[in-house]
Amino acid sequence: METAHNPHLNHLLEALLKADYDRLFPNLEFIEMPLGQVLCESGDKLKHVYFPTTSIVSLLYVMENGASAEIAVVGNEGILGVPILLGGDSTPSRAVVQSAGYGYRMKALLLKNEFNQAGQLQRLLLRYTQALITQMAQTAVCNRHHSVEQQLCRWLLLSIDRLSGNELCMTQELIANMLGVRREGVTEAAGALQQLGLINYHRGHITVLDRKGLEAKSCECYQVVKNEFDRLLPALRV
Amino acid sequence: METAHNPHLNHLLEALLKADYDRLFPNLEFIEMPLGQVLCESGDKLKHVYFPTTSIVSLLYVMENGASAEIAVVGNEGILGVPILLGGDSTPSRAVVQSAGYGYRMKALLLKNEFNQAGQLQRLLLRYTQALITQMAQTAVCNRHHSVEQQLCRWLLLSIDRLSGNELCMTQELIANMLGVRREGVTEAAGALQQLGLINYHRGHITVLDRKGLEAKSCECYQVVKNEFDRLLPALRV
DNA sequence: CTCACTATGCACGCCAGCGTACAGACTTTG
DNA sequence: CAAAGTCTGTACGCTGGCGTGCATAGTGAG
Repeated sequence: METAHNPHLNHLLEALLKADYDRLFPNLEFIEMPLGQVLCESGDKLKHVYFPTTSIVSLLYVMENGASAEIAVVGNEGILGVPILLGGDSTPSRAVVQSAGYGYRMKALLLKNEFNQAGQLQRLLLRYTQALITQMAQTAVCNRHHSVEQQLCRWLLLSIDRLSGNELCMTQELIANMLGVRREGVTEAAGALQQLGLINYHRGHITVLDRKGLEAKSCECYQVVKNEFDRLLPALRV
Repeated sequence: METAHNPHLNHLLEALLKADYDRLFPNLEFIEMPLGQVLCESGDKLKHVYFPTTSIVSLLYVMENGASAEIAVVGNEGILGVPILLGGDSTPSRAVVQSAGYGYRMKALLLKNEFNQAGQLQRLLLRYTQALITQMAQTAVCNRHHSVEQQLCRWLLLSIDRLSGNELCMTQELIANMLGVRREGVTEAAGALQQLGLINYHRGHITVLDRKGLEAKSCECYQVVKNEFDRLLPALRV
């Protein structure tokens, strides 16, 4: 999908008008985002918004009994902090760095002010919001109807789309938390995919060998989400 | 929750500034919304937005194989047509009248123009959008982790919150489609709830007898969604 | 009153995914 | 190089929900 992996590239920022980008740029802080970092706890007021570049952030719900489920994922195509824009400031979900890397952050209030100018920046971010909604809705459907193996395929595809290479650093335990299933379920599904030569798995390093094959094994949910992102945000296509 | 059941009441409209409301009012068309009416097919461009008053509208995803799942529900607390505001115009979901009643509709473009004025109306609708997002996210989690019986409780509570009385007209078959489960699963769960004296079920007429009891049987998802609606849209509290 | 229809109830076998327990393989640390 | 820790693989019984097929009971039309 992408070509060279520019560690400073966030597609949403790139899609801004030059004037907007230039005004925002001095307020952007380039930061490291280590694996497992919690950017936002459930119910917390966000102080910053984040534009991942080489990192991936998961939005997850953690339930009273400790069970969890990922509801959406944000990478270099998006922004973390939509609730700021919508006016609620917080959400009941937690934001965790799922794949270590870098990104920009800026003060939430600054972006909120820009957003309230109701210009191209607002329109862009609202379209991104709709894409995010699609992802959540599709996750709901997928959770209801599809097997662990199908969901794993969807998840792998969504993840590598947001990275440059075809490799992910991620233990099966972590993936299980994201999908809200048992670790053993992931082991089994990943084993099957490896058997088929679609992926290579070794102690926290997954390499996707056959992207097309994965897409074929995946449920329709991946394509639906991808198509909506492409439709809503054509500017982001590389 | 509500007192008298005013068939012309939509809380979101009521929460508008008087000036905004007066400007919108002449463009509102009061319409009947019969059970099963499809207000919007997956991928269609919405021509109108809808403000239900006594009706309830389901947002559902229908999959390639025909299986379906509800991702959110809109009643007199909300609006159908968020994608118009966000700029995507359509979504991959279908909108179906789940409980017959009445509502207002207006030309989508008119509301879009009002929205783009970036005033109180926009802020209100964006907060509603966030509440809707919360509902979708919670549905995703609920689909993953909770039993049919728990989900039925959540669904019943969300539905009667959007109506005046404690009665719903809804066959088990329809509920099963909403929840994305087998009809027999609903039969079983509803039977159990009836056994406990929480509801009364008779050929498409459900009466909630013990609201507190239902809340106790329900998963946490109902309260999370309700709390977020109350937090984000305090103006809507009756 | 009868017939067709619709809504609900019930029973059976089946399977995906869960909970649990444990073993082996690889990695890091001292 | 040994020990401790981490990650992955395997096994087993259990259960919730599925698919299927069919029986009963209300309901409405003629």
